[in-house]
Amino acid sequence: MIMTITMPSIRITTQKIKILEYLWSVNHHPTADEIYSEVKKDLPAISLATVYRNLHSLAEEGDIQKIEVNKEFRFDGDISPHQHCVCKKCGNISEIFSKDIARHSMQNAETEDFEPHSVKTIFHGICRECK
Amino acid sequence: MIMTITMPSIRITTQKIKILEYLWSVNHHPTADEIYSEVKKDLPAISLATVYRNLHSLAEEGDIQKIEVNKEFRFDGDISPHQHCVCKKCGNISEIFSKDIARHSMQNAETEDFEPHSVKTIFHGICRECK
DNA sequence: CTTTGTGCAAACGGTTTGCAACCTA
DNA sequence: TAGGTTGCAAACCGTTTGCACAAAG
Repeated sequence: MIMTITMPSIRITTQKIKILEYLWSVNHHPTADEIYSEVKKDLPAISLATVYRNLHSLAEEGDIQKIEVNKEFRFDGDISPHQHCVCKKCGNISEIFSKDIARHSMQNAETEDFEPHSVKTIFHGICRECK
Repeated sequence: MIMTITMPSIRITTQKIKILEYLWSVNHHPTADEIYSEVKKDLPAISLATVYRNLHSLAEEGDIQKIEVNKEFRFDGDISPHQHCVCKKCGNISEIFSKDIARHSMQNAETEDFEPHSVKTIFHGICRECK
């Protein structure tokens, strides 16, 4: 008896490529809806559901980062470890690229009760423009 | 001409008190819905909307903490600075009380582009029971 | 040719809101 | 008694899902 193990292969589609390219081209943290309307300019037939499905799988694969702010997901094409700064006034999200913060937090989080795999550090405050 | 400045006064209601007491009595991080059904045992007529409104104002006043995990808010009666650990498997939330993590993060976050007021540090990993 | 991904539209689920009645201060 | 608060039900809105068709490998 021959047993074949088939692994669920992931396909590369035009939609997924366009979404990724858009996220790479941009220097802020768009919502799914914003990604949808931008990619729609190139791919008029694309649906919101497809955008969501791709964003989900891309995040699962670790190709993009998913940030949750105010009941809404935002997406980041930059997967290097960094922290986010949310402005209380305008809602804008900027970044801090500190290896120290992540490392220090992780080191101090290790206990016998919990095994940390990753940290998310989000600062709330006021951005330069709103100050 | 006499000008009177009326400040919007906040009232203390039975509902608000019960919600606060429940949050203080509990050592986990309930959802609005869980708070609702618990408080409902004492106050059968209370509505979910009231729970949400009170949780919102309590969080605004700084009397409780609001944590956002998986598109859902969770509430914490403990307002001392601490970090949260979310288990990837069971979804349970535990805590770490490290003054160091918050302090170190804040110190490293200060730039000319952003003025941090608070940090939220969330670890994702595996809890003791799921290990 | 098989199997994963897509578009559409309807469903979902946590949260918010409008409004009249109610209750604090 | 004034105006903040409540209960109810309906609206909201970002996200997910079922299904038949399209397209990638």
